[in-house]
Amino acid sequence: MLKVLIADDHPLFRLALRQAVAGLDASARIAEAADLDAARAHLLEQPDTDLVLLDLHMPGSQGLMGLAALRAEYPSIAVAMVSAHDDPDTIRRALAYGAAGFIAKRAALEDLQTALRAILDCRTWIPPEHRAAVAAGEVAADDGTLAARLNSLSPQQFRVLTLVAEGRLNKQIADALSIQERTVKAHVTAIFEKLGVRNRTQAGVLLSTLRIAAGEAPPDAAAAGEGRLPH
Amino acid sequence: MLKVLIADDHPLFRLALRQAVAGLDASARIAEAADLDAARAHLLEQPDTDLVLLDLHMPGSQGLMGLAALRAEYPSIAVAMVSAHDDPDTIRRALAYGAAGFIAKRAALEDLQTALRAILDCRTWIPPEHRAAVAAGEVAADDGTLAARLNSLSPQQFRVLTLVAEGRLNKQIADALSIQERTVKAHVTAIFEKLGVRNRTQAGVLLSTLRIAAGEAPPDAAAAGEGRLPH
DNA sequence: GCGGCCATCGTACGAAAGTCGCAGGCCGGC
DNA sequence: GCCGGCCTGCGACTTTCGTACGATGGCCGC
Repeated sequence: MLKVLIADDHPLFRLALRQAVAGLDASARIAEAADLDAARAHLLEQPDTDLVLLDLHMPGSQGLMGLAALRAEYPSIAVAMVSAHDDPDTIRRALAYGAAGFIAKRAALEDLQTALRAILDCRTWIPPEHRAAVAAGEVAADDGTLAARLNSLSPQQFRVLTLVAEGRLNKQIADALSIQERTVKAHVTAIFEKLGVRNRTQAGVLLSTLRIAAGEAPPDAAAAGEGRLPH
Repeated sequence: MLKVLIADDHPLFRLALRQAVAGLDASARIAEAADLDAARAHLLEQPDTDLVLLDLHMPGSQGLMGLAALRAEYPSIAVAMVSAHDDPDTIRRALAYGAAGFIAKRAALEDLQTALRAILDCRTWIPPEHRAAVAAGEVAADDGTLAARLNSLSPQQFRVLTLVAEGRLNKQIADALSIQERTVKAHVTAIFEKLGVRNRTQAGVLLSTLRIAAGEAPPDAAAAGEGRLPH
């Protein structure tokens, strides 16, 4: 039986996605999560979920952060990105980090279902209007290697890395994960090795490249004149 | 006499900007720099430069990094951003970090000159087609406070911060700036205070938010089919 | 089964990081 | 002109990091 998790902080859009999935497979079991923690909690209980539809911007997961986190923790679960911010570069990066597809939020219901069908059929999906552009540019070299390196981290190592990037002390990380500080150090050293960095600051900065500058202001409101502030 | 520095890694576009400036003021003294270090070196010798035209993406300065660096080091010099990647959010952030204006690379020569005229007249310039959108959204709250905090750093502190964010050791920073390690530590502590963080990792991650995911793949090449890799 | 990777812990040590107080110089306000 | 504030620069001390030598058990694919 198809099990899908919809992770999006926008209730209305969750509804839309739910309809799309239900329309494809009425027997599908569909769960929802409004933030990354909720999504992870759900996957903990339902590790046999088939597909996660993950918004690019939601609490606890700016940009590709959530994608990388889920891929690290549940390598076997397919994750498709869903976003309004769909430039070729972002799509390319998402795929490099193991996304099963990229669904544009502006898509119509039937397009959405086409995309879902493709992804459930194990074909990576890209919005048709972006295929050319995505294929044109390669993944930036350093971003590709970064993706490979992050994917080489074990789940636990990735958790440690996220906490390191938050600026936590080894001791605090140990408490958070209920392990000894000594073990945290071992993980940290292993992470440095895999990421090719020399200290935790570089590791944190490296991970932070997964964030993507948020997009889009609502297209409304009146015009603004030129300012007159002296420089 | 008008003194302008054009900082862009694309020679052709430097030429175009040079023409635009020269067309406005034939007596202007125009310098060029292909990367941020060259730009800073030039400003060191010509601190009375009136305006810097800074590309959003160039070696040594991804995103708003260079803007913040120049603003920190030469608060009195106007810096206008020049970029192809001109979404409202980016423009808003650039202004929050003290940009004197935002010039779209796709603009025609006369539009470019209009923009330059406005900026030299101490009016902040925004591409007309984006004024509404820029005014519509506010700067994200945390981004605004980050801008304020970064602006409160002294030039030397900002230099230290950039080196910290590169993962350098205090000793290395001391050598690079020709000061004592102890002094570096004092700066680092002051930086923590101003940024509201507790250690260098958080500081580095914070600074890294100035980077902006690069944009644009060249609009060419053939279409790409759907992949067929299993998840 | 065996090599491989993963996760977990022990001990110890050198090297960083981060905190304490202190002082000269420059600038703007009172 | 004097004062306060900020930037800059400096010694000694505590905590944390990072790495060195380890070791054990579990899981998985060849």
